[in-house]
Amino acid sequence: MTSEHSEPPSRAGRRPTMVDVARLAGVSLKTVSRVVNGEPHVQRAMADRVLAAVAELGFQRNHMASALRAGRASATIGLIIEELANPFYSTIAHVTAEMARDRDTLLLSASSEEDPVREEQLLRDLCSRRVDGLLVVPAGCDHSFLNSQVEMGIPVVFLDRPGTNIEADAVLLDNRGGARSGVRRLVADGHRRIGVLLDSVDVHTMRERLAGAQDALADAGIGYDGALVRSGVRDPATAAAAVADMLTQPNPPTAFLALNNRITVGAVQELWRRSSDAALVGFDDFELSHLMPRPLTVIGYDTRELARRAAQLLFARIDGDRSRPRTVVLPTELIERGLTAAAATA
Amino acid sequence: MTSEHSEPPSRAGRRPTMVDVARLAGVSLKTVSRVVNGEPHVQRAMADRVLAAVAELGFQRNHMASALRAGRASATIGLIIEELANPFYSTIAHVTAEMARDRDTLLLSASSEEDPVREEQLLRDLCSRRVDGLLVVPAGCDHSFLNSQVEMGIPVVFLDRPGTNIEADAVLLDNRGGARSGVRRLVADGHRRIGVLLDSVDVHTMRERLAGAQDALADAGIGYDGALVRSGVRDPATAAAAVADMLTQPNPPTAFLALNNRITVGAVQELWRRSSDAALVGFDDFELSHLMPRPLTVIGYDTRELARRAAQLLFARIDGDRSRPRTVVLPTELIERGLTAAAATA
DNA sequence: CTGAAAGCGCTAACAA
DNA sequence: TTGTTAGCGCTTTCAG
Repeated sequence: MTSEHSEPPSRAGRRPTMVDVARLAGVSLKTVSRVVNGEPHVQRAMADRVLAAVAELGFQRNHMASALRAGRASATIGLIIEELANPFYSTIAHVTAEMARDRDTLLLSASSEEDPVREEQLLRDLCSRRVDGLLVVPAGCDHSFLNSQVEMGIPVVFLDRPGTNIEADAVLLDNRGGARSGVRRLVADGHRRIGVLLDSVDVHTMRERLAGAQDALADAGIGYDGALVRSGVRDPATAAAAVADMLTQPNPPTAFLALNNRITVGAVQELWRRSSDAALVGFDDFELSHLMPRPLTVIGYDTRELARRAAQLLFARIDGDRSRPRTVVLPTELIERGLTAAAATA
Repeated sequence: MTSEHSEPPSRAGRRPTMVDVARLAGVSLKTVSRVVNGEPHVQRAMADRVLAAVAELGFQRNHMASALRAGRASATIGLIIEELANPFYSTIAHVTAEMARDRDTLLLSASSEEDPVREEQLLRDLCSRRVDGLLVVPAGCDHSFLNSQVEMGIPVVFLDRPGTNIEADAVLLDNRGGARSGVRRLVADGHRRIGVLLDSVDVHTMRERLAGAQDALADAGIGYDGALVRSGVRDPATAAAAVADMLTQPNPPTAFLALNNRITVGAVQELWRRSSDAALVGFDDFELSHLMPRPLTVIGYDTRELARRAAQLLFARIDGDRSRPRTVVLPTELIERGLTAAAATA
């Protein structure tokens, strides 16, 4: 009754190989290879016998052996991102996986968790698996170890942040310009005390965005106030806490700039909870941003395009493009959804 | 000046092999293998020479060749989901990738796009790459072709929906019970005309959820009205259109049940746009649901636990567990955030 | 402790 | 058109 005892007398776990198929079909190994790979110049009768044997044995070509012998790569590309569960990264993963599939290539993805050591381990692992190419949102501060890999045929394209100590393609966003236009908007609405919330200044995008914010403040002749900048904001909860804390200080900010989408979410929550009328501009748009309890002005960009361009560059390299590394910078856009103006009376 | 001309006289693209390392270090191939694999019983002096040669050549073991010869699998697990960009699936991908990493295993993920043909292609591709195991959110209606793979050592665990024509582990949600409790709540609030929006009845989860909704209606003695059920709702835009359409019919629903998170988003948007006071219960919680313009009652569950349990089952199988296939059903929970009651005067 | 030889499953040359 | 042979890069005997 149970499946343990009713199995057919199968070839006890051992996978059939082309040799097994050849033996059963009464042909040579090479003929099997030809049929399995769809090469022409095989007689119908033979091909049919081979196909029958393949079906009977449940044969499936060993991709590893095939790639090894043919000296081909693995029909796989590696993707290193910060965290797959984050919508920004999962969009990137999805777009690149789709583009890879058009080339019968699969996506091996791994999260660095923003840890340089782990990133390097993963990258080395991917190289030892002989991926065709690497797409990396870098967390580390030194990618020189990838130089030899690039030389030996594994191209690398960086995404969202440039690589360090390596000349490689990169597709980036205009982070600085985006943050600048966001702050410019707040300033135009009369804000002079703008709280800035960011993850870590170790992250390239955060540095750029912070610099952009400072550009706009400088443009407006507003002096820098360290009390208005909070770094180390890793998640919505921390962001909420930071907002709460800043609002309860003397001379609190009248507006906030959240430098990524996780931070934005936390800030929205806290402002809403306190019924605060402080203005908020967030970096990164997200699907439901227009449904937030307070309409949200965001600095948006096209994540799919970011991934698309990076994948295009990578595939061009895989196909032999040896031109000089390019850096592509994609524009950002201020998406105004009202309510940046507020009681700017401080 | 450009990097094209200043490169060191590298070994022109050819990757160094263990033979190259052995030659340079003046030892045998086997000694290199021993050192590279950290086997004991190698003299310090020799090991050091090997390591030096490895570093000088930038040698990195070819994982494919190693796995092939050793008869091991690829230290890879395959994950088939519907669409990686969907938060539900990207959470699953993330959790499984993390658990895999604890075993030095990488995740090969691909989206079936809900297409059975494509699903089978991807599954076959993954098998031919000799993944250690397969995690599948099935879209297809026949997985019998996987039976031989399971027999030959590639275990399969189904996630969210059971496989068909195959006896394999599955980790599911209590979809029927969840939908039932959602509708029961609406009925308790006085609703008798409840619009139900679902993707396709070809999808197992949708059938179950619809059945649960009908259970609750039957429990309440409310007759079935086909006009109140809309299937083929694939995305938020379609959901919005369906809501709009149903609300403009004579005798419109006073409440809606959205059978997945994409549909919920579309419904929220449309109800909000029209300032409708129709009640809404959504299947699947999502991060920002509590910040929606109308507090949202949802049928929630623990996606991470779903993935965790599935991965645990898979790894147990990979490690040799030959016990009978299990089906685990995880509970759902009605998360009430008010406002299900509305003008139930129809 | 070290090395020579065989061979994992497959494909690229060649020969028949 | 088909088959034979060699060998991809590595690990596994098993002999020194």
